Amino acid sequence: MTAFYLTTPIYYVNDRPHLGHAYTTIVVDAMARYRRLAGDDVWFLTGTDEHGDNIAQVAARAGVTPLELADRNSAAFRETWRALGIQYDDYIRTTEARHKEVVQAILQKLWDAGEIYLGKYGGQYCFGCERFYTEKEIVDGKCPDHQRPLTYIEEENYFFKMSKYQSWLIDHLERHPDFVRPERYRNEVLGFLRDPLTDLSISRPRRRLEWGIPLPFDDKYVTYVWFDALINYVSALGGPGDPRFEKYWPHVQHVTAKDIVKPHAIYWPCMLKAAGIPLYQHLNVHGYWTLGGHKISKSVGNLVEALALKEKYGNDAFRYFVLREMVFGLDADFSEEAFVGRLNADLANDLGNLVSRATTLIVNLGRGVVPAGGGATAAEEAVAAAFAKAKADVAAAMDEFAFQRALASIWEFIGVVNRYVDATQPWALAKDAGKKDRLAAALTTLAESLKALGIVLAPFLPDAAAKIRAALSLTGEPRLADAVWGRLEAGAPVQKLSGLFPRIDDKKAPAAEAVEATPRIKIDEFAKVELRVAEVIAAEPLPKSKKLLKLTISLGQEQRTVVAGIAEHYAPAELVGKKVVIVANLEAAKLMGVESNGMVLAAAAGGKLAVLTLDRDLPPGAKVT
RNA sequence: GGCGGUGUAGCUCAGCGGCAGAGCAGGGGUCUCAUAAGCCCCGUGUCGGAGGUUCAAUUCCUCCCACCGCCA
Repeated sequence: MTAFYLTTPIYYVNDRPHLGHAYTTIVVDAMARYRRLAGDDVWFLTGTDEHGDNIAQVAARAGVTPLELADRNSAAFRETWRALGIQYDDYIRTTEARHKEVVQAILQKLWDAGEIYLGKYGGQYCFGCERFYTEKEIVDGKCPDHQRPLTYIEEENYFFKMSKYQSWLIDHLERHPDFVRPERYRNEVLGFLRDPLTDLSISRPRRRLEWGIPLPFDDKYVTYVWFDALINYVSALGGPGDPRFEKYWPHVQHVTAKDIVKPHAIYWPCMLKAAGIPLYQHLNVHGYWTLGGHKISKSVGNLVEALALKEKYGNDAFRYFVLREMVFGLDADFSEEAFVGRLNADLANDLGNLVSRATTLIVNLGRGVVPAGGGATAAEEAVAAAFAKAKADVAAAMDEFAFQRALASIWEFIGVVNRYVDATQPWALAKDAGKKDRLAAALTTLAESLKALGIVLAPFLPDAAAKIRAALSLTGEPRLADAVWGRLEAGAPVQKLSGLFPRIDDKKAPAAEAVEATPRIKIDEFAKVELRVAEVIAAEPLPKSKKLLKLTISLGQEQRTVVAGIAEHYAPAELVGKKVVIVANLEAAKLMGVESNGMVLAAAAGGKLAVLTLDRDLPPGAKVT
């Protein structure tokens, strides 16, 4: 049994979860499940990064403490992972005491060892933003935010002596070609290292930034960004000396998107080396998702849209799509059209249909139980051999984080089994009393194949794989070691399993509607829409209408009647007292004889509907901008 | 501006010195166990352009064009 320690980056709580975060986390989840399936001892860590300027500023604007903001957004990530069925072992937050302790211990160790020094940092500073700007951010010598002249100031900060590790790091990358992979990112790192490496500024004075971990040797400063964030990988295991750390750290692999390669591939190894901690095994880097060709992995909306597809087509289909469609390391495009294409071609036609036809054959021709033996001929042996090959190919692909290749290998095997059914024609064998042995051999092969799929698919399609195993009366946790021929119990009941992945009729699925971006508009176009907070005073159904409710709303000074098409989703009583958002300057319209002066905003997806409300109280009439 | 990558069938991509490949989409056929699914058959594409090395180049070299990434 090998130990494995797999990490996602800790996500910055300034942001809400988006499709990029979801992909990273699904990748690690699939890998963790695969390793557990293979019998390895896995520790899967994710979490949130919660300190820094940005959080402090956003929290101040929102009128909450930084920790309140962090609590709220950290919970949003947790909730997303719950919805996606992510099985992590630990969830670390950089605001936790266990993290701060390890960060301070490492800082102290480096300070004592002379790896950190107090130096001067000078730059163009904006007193409005309370931050430095780099040359390329400066517009006409002024702060891009405040349009105010900048001041050159110098301040003292602590620096980590990173520069001294440059040649050591180049050497390490050359000795370990897959330290950073895929290769394109290793080349980028080596390219970066052709220029001199500078020392790393690791502190900010507390008079400018209070929201961080104080330096143990100078509490006038807090540590800045990477010395806080990267150390989570160590602190989550309790730090050097902790039994959990000693067990898992030697087998650590990080996974990240390409935007933070530099901190992970350069700062982090240098930090580890300086702290006397062994380096990680591999940094696995993936690309960005685009949406309809546009780079919007930073945008928040895309996960909402992507999750709508998960709701619509299922979690397994969602996992399959992202793992199969993206060549690990490269960018890929997310669209409902591509999603439905994969779902129909791979999941419905190939896998779902195979499961359906095979279970039906066993139930109808084999009296609903796993048959006993039957002599295997070359045809049966070829199927078993094809699986052995697929299993080995999956193992090789997973070693390299090549999820797309792992899945392609399994689908090659599915093709073999589909062809085996056609070639063997069990329904014809059943009509010939002299071919009972051949029929038994065929049905056994099908049962063995389904069992193999029910195991090897488990990391990628956890729900579907469980259904396949259940159809064969297989109980207990799946184990890769059991995915071999000859261990099925003859006589075990088999159930028909159809509709595992129903085909999507493309004509009914409006092409990419859910994810296609509408044309961008100018802010003044949006400004034409007057949105206001309204309190629902009264609500009653409109006679003879299934969908419409007549609402009396208050805008503070004025009351109005608004007709809303939400009767199928809300009972009148549950709306009264709610603060909703309406379009206040909509032309009046008569609906079922009632004049409506405004429109209640609601979001709809996958047949569900939710009225927009406020997550904090404001008086009716408040303008929405 | 420097470094690097990519450009191959309608789409996504593999191949990387010896007669151009896969999946999807599309067309035709066929079976009936199955989810109008499966299976079989069907691809002459200036392998971005030009030049060079070679008996032979999509594959190596040079230049050019386009797109992308990293760095500045």
